Amino acid sequence: MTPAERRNPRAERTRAALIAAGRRLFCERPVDAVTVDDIVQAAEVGKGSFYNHFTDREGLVRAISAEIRGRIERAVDRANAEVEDPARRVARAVCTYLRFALDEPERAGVLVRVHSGHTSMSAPLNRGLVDDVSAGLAAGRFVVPTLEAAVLYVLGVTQLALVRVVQEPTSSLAVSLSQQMLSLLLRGLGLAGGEADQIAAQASEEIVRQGAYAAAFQDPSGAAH
Amino acid sequence: MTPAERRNPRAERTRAALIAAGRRLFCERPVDAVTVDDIVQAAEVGKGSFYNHFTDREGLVRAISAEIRGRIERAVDRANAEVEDPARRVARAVCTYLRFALDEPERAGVLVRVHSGHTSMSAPLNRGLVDDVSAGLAAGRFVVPTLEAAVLYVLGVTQLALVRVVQEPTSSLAVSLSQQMLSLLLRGLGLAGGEADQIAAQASEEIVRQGAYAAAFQDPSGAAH
DNA sequence: CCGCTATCTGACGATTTCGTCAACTAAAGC
DNA sequence: GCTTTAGTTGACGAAATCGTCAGATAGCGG
Repeated sequence: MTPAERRNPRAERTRAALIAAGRRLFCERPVDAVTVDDIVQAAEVGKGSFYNHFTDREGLVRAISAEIRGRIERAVDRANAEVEDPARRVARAVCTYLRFALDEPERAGVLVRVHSGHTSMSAPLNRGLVDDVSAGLAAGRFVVPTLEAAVLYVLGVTQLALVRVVQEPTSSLAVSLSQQMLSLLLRGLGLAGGEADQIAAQASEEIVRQGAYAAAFQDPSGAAH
Repeated sequence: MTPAERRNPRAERTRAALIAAGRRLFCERPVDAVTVDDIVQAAEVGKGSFYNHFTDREGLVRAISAEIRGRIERAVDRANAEVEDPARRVARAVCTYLRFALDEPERAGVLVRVHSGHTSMSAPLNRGLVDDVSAGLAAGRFVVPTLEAAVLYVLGVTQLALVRVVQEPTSSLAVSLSQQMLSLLLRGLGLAGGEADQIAAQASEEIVRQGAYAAAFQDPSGAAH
């Protein structure tokens, strides 16, 4: 039984309202600029209720952050479920991130703000990335100096692309950015220019077909909506 | 006459103490977690003095941030003063950043923390980078889809490398990181693998010779020390 | 040595934010 | 309908932080 079911439905509604309000506020200004009073007012619940569900504001931030990271992780897993080629997996992971910024700008905004962005943004992408880059190395598709450098390299490019899309969340920007930055990225990993361009174009075209990645964000496994 | 000279020396000492204390504190924890009382206590000056020099805490942050960005800009300019080749200029700019993290970990730490890192970190590197990438395109050395994508790409890689070195500021890490990530980066920009490796190795070897870049941070032009 | 100006000082009132608690309410079981 | 348990509420005291101001001080010009 999931956490959602083992709670009193009333408590669950309150908790969800607090999380939704927190997400809205943390997206529009820095975490430290949001007070507990702001949150309970936006959620339309009493202040005491806040402390029933979270020990303090950090607790809420952690809960929101964990939910977001879980969603991205699942989305990347699903987008890559049947893809074997490491280069295509990396490309799809990057595109999933950018699609995420379009489909869920509020969550992406929180991700960019929380904890200087860096660690919390890296974590979910980093998870599968190490495996994919290792596989690419083993398969001889990637020619990179070290695993750590290659992973940092992909993370760096992806993070800045995400930040850019969060700042200006238009579909055309995400498509062109993902295509162009992916192409640079894949060439850096050792793919020939032609192949890099081709994979980048393929992956980023899928971004424009909302259905392809939107499905990956749908969430049958009982996380908050 | 510079700002330093047109002030009463006593006032200048106070101001410098406040800036130094702020830098120390902003480096070790988030800006919002540092109070004005913390700062004046660390600087060993009265609280009223703080408000003689800055309108509020943000004013101090702005002053510190501007000083840091100025230092990096000048350092990059100096490191690239006699270098013409766009690929080598980009490589040296990246290396200057990493050397900066080693030579001035406190300032680099502030840079990473202030304003989610992104904009304030990008600005100084971004300045010359647009020109260098444009030049590289014009000279046929770079093969990139668009200028914006290429600049974001370089910024993304550099930022994450800087963050990594700030987290663990050892010379060997910076050298290996800069060499490896630079190699990936240059290949992404269209250079052949052999040439990318060669330029990366050259630029990053200069990092280990402290003198080469340390000189670039020395500051004859009268900014705060 | 005197006075004048620029600067420094730290105690203070105002304001904000926090986390608690005793009273209140809703829903489930008997 | 009564009891019990879980959950909610908002007023409240404690604590932190802010920015100010009247008085103290330093150092310079004369």
